Amino acid sequence: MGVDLHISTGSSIPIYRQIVEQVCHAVVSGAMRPEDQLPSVRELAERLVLNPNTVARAYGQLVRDGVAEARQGKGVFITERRQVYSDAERSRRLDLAIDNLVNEALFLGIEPADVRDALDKRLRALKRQEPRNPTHQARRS
Amino acid sequence: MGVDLHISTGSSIPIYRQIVEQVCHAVVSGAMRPEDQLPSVRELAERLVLNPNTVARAYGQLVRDGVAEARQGKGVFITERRQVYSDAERSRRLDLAIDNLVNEALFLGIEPADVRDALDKRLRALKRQEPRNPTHQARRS
Amino acid sequence: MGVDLHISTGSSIPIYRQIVEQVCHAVVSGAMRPEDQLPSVRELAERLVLNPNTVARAYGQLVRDGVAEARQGKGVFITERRQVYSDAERSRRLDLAIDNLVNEALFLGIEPADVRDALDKRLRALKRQEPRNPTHQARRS
Amino acid sequence: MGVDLHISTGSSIPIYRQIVEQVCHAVVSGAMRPEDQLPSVRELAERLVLNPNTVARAYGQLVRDGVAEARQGKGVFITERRQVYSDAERSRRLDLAIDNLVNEALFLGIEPADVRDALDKRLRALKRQEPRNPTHQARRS
DNA sequence: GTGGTCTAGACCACG
DNA sequence: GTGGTCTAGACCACC
Repeated sequence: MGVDLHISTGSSIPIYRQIVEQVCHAVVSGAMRPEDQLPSVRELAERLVLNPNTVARAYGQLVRDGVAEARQGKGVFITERRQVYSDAERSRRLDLAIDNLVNEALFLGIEPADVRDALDKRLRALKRQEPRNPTHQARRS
Repeated sequence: MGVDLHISTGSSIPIYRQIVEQVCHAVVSGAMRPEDQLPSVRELAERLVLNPNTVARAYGQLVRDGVAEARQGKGVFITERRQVYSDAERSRRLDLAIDNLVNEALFLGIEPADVRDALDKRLRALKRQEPRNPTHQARRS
Repeated sequence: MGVDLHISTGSSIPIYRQIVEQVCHAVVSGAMRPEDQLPSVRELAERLVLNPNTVARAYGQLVRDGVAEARQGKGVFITERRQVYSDAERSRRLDLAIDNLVNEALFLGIEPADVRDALDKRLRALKRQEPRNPTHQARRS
Repeated sequence: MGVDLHISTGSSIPIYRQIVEQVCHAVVSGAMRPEDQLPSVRELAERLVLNPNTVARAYGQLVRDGVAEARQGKGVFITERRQVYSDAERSRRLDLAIDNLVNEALFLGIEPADVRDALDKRLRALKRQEPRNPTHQARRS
């Protein structure tokens, strides 16, 4: 059954992006590893009660982002992690993500210092929980 | 010169939200205060080279959010400050936004320290442009 | 009317890729320049007798590749050229393209030396025809 | 060891085409000659860990292309060498393939010299693995 | 008017 | 069985 993906219809985030983000997150956190197979387009579509096209779109995005690769007639598989984007592009995307955060904070009327503290706390939590790869070695099916 | 709004076309954030957020920010930071008048829809549209509909929609949202109120025939005015969201809600939404940022950074393979630096830089840029101390002044009428 | 895109149904290359490649080519050759607007999804779909979704897919790809950007309610525009992919990724993609060429040549029974000569000829033709940017300056609408 | 076919899963080229191309290549280079017998479908499928259907499809294509012929109950054999495509057709197809490569390189912003180098490197790799001089020998039966 | 998302269902290529 | 492409047509957000 791999990883339990779930989507929330009614969110403002498009369904296909929810799938992409959950898979990315699973990969980054080590819950999914290279060579792991994603559920087939049809199966996931059925499980999540979605149109197969929507799932296919998500998978296509993952392939373009270098997170997964499609093997004709076999399925879609997680790939070895690799840096697809240039430094400039990565920094551009980081800036976009930061803009989103800052805008949300401004909108909520949260003080800059509080935003920074919240981020620091989150990053520190990350470091503690994530020696990552080696510890997950046991999780091979 | 009043509020000094600026929008960036080409951002993923809709223009009308940019306006909403900047007004909210101005209110939170004290750059705009209760009873201050917002520029007229027509004037702001002209100044920012926008479709008046876009400005109108932003003002509508501000009114719905309780940040401003429309006075027929007079204009739109900032209302008494009040918390639109509960503290719990604000903190929840901030955490969500932070999760998004952190996930994107992890996906891009960017170091936590670099994320913090980028945010700090962005927040410092904010501070520099904001402290237009309570010497507020409605722009024209 | 911008650039005259045309597709050939019945080719083994998917229609959406044909569009992508033609726009890329137009950009690289200077026939389209930053800020130029692409035909609207609906218009191009009608002109090429395609489903709008197919055109949208092509445009989406261009946006993801950093060749164009979508402005809500305005249209899709060519962006300033920028390096989206990392060196490793670019070399990976070049290798894929070279594999395709070599495989076709093997299939056709063409000698390696002849492949190299044909490529050299093509590259030399490029250099001659393409001082590129400055000479196109006049072509602003 | 006969033909020494190898396939690379994960390539964008379908497996069955890889087989077709490698056999064509072997014929062109003299590694296989008229009357040589190809490995049986079952054997090759087993050796390459493929679905027998895939091998059968490749052999079918070779027969359709006139490169090989099936002899009922005996096996599949290389036929007398003959040009499947006219010179003009071959040159046209080569030019198309070269255009694809050059377009991709331009899009990626790769220097012509680097394209040539990459191709040279690839062709040299080919030559090294090919010259299994006319000491041909059908593998088993 | 613009693009973005989603559904429904068809057909093809590949294994 | 798998994924890939395309069509048709709906609904939404934004300008």
